[in-house]
Amino acid sequence: MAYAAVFSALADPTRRHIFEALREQPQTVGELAKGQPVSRPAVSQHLKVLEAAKLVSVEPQGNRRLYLIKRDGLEDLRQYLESFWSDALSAYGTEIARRMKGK
Amino acid sequence: MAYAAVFSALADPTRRHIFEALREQPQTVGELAKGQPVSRPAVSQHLKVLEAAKLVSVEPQGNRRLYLIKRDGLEDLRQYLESFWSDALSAYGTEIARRMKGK
DNA sequence: CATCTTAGTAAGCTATAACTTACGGTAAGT
DNA sequence: ACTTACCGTAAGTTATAGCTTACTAAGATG
Repeated sequence: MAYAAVFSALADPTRRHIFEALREQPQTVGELAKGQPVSRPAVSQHLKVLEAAKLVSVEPQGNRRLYLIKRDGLEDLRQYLESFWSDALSAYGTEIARRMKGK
Repeated sequence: MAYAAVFSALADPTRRHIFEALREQPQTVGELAKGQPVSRPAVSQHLKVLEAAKLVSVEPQGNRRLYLIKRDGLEDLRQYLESFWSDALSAYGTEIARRMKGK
């Protein structure tokens, strides 16, 4: 059920922006905040959520904290997606639909 | 940006349950409501969101409305995921991280 | 060692997502 | 035709997600 955290983490636009910014390169909290229309504490809180969803990780460097993308969360999501992706599933669904319509 | 709607649609647990219930077989609103701990109108509202995210579609049948899974939304999500999935991206990220650590 | 930077946490505010009950409207059954 | 079944929409309530400012702490810098 790890994908649940990923869904709600990436459901927020600001959080997606932060996540996508980290895609370019690892960044500190301050750097990330400059690229977003919200305050630095807000970014901190968002990063906490992203971290819990295993979408980012931190590397403390003295004073600063460098955040970088982590793929674990995406992998959880991909696995969930995959389970919906069999042709058999789709075929079964439409078949039932056809029968219920009485055709 | 269609994936945005998919993220927020599937971020809600009840909505995921409904979606996963439809995975088994197409169902009417009433049938879906019986399987969920919320009222029937609530299910209706959830279905509206799922439909907007292109995750389900409807087939009206006289009195009732048969909902069934639609893959378009999942496809949008899969495409978004894929863009994060290149090895080059990951490699670049860790490289920068290493340099910033001064190693 | 004083202060300036960096960032997490606390507390409080506000918009809204998710729910409820009530209602209206269309199709089916008698 | 009348009643029953099915479902969407409206209106109103409530919990909470996301934001802010203020505070605290720890490392850099002079």
